[in-house]
Amino acid sequence: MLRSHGLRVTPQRLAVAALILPKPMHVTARMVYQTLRETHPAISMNTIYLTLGQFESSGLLQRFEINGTTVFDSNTAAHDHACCSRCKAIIDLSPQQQESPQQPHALARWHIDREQRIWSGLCPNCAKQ
Amino acid sequence: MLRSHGLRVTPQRLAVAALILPKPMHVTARMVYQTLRETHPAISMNTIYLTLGQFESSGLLQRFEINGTTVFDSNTAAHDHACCSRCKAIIDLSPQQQESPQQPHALARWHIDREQRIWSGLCPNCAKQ
DNA sequence: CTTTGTTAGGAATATTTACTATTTAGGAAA
DNA sequence: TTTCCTAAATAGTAAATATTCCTAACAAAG
Repeated sequence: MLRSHGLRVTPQRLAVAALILPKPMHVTARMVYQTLRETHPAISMNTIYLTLGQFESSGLLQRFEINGTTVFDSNTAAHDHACCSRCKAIIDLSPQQQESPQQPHALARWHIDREQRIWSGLCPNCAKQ
Repeated sequence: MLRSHGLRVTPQRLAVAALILPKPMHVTARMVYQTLRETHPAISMNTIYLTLGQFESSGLLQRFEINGTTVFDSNTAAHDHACCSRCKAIIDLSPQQQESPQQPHALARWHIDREQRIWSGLCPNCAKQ
């Protein structure tokens, strides 16, 4: 899969891919770094950032910003997110039925390639307290 | 207005308010800092961050993140944003007609207090090139 | 005048990018 | 297959940027 996207196959890339690509999940660069440190003690943040950036460019990951950091999402299908303002949990939301048919008029002459939506509030757990 | 929101009236706060509240606009903490430095040479980033944060808590500003930084928006009405991925221009989008009536089912037990949408792509100018 | 909130400034923290010498993947040649 | 070559990738360090923390001095408002 890496080769089909024009990326050389290295142990570091395989480790990153094995960690986050198999199932939909949300990770930050730091989370990837700290996890891979256990199996790859010498891996560097630089490599993590480069790898995640390349994966995004290749369409293997989606990226968005929330709570001051960049989050990478291995669910590359079009979908929205909800984030708890207290516990910071992030969940995927399947696209609505009549999703994004109407692009606003003001964007007629834009070349839009992405629409992202984030719902913020308290998750059920945090709302109880 | 500051007093009605429980904030003491200081020259710094007046300067920030006079700069960004009169008309809808998007600013970063750094932009405010650099502009106010001309008239208030001793003002500090700390004060800018505190003031913008208080204005947001008071409902005088809205906040969102894009391109790695926090942007404060003096248009506090519900609306979406579009951002050019090349020149980084940000524009406001008036809410759609049949806007946000349907909150996703998965959020039934959440207490949602905000929904934000960001469209990304090339603005007309940048698309030409 | 007094109290309490605010400010400036510097330090601390965190995220992300830049730079560079070393190493390595992968294809070409033997 | 094995060897060699080159461009790309990596680790490590430093730097740029954004944001928060801390504290002493200060000022708003009663």
